[in-house]
Amino acid sequence: MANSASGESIIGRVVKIVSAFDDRHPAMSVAELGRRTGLPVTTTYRLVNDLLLERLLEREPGGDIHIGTRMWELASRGSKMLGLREAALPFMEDVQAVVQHSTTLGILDSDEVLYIERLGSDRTIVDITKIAGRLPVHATSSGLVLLAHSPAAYQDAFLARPLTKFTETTLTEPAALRRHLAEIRQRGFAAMPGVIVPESSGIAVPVFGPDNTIRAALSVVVPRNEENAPARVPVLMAAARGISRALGLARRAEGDAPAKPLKALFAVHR
Amino acid sequence: MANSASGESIIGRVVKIVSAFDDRHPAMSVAELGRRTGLPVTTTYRLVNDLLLERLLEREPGGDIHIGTRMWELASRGSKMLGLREAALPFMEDVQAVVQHSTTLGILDSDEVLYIERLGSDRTIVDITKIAGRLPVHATSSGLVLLAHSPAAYQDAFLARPLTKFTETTLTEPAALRRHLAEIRQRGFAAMPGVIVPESSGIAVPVFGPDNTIRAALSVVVPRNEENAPARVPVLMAAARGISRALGLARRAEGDAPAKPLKALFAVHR
DNA sequence: TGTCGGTTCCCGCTCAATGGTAATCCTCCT
DNA sequence: AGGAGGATTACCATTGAGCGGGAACCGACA
Repeated sequence: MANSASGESIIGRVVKIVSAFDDRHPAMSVAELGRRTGLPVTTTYRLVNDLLLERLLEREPGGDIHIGTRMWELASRGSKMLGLREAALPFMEDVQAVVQHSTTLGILDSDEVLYIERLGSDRTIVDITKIAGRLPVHATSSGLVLLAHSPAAYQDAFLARPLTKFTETTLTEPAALRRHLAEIRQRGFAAMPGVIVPESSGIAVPVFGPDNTIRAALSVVVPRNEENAPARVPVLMAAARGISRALGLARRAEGDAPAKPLKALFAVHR
Repeated sequence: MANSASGESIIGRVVKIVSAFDDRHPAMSVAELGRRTGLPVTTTYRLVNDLLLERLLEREPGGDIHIGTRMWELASRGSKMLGLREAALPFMEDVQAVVQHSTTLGILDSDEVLYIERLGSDRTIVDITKIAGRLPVHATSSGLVLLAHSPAAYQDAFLARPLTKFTETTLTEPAALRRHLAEIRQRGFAAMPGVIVPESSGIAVPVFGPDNTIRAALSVVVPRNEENAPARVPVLMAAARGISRALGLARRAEGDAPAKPLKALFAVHR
């Protein structure tokens, strides 16, 4: 579906263009955009112009292009992300205030962890999570929690793929991972000695929705050598329950089906 | 630029489709989407399919369509919105904790106020602001603050247009508005008795960037009958200065030009 | 003055996008 | 069961929007 020589559709090319921007490259010239996307020069200019007209991109005084306000607005307005984020934010603040290290909220998307909110702190050591950033599932505490509570079919499919070993401690063999996931379900949390950045380690707990399926993972990043890391867990769990409750209330307020009681929330399922 | 009978480009139609979703309609069938956008049925199905392939839209179990996670991710990743929001959030939390009513952060976009962050509260009375929501400039305290510190040329253009009168107290005549804007610049804040919702009223202060141009408006919504509304102003101003400083630091950290001192920050300019 | 990179303009080719019609698949309702 | 009404998929002839190479233009820098 495309007029293009390369066989891409317009939409695909637009995605390419928008994808060229990230926190490291928030603005660039059209020519550079063309280079980064690999699109023909003329085509890049034409598409960028169309996107400028719709205000999905914006041109700044210098001539450089950056993602437009409209794009953010459209993406946010109808997104379910906002609901989850808004429900979670107050609880995340509480956690952040107590733990004093950065607190993140992540979801499972395209076999990766996508962080949708993050509260940093000055004390935060090394923490590579960014809002709208991605990290591998099997190498993060958030990812393991999300995976542990996902449907069996999904887990099987995930574990069937080869996994990259980031450090010595990264689990990559299906059997070992399965055992670890079971442990996570039993304990109710995942603790990961910094897999990507060795100095820090993460602790994550699951956040369930009104239908008792997993929605997100709430996690904190603490220094690795900290001895009382498990002491953080109760705070996280309490916060996670709070978020679940808030999600239920939000749904009920919309005149939706009444939320089920949260009794069996932390029960092991699968 | 369009193959379509109506003369729209694909991109324009995609925007139409995405725009059909809002917090009141977060998901719908493709047929309904076609009706809401006014696009031909077949075309709607084809475009939606393309968008599903790119994961800009997602299909939920029931078959309904909603905005995809990818859309939010792409829009957020390269957006300057995140920087502003992240710099502002801690200060907004402080304000929210003290004032006990909902705190919002808005920017000027397409001659309207676009709210990019909002911290609500249970005590919050009536507050129609929503994240990614829009309100008219001349009828909100945020809008007036933003307008008051905008370039003269922009103000002139804005005031040249006819303005809708929402209630008795809405200022719509250019002369009166100009006087009001001057007052806002002098006082350093804008106070608006609820123009759209009569029971509440808003107080807003400007947030400046490192280059001393206005970036956003920080505001709170308080009950209208509250006598000590102006007492909220100092808290807001302090927070706004904090945000400005955070913005400057963020830029400097990127190895950018060093930020100017914030001395003349609240000076009247124009 | 000349070079170089970014940007705009021009233009003929062509196939992707279009959108009507019709068939199919649902889910309710009778 | 039957069938009415809506949503979704399948089919297909038509055509102009999208394509992209090339050249001209512009502005910065040496």
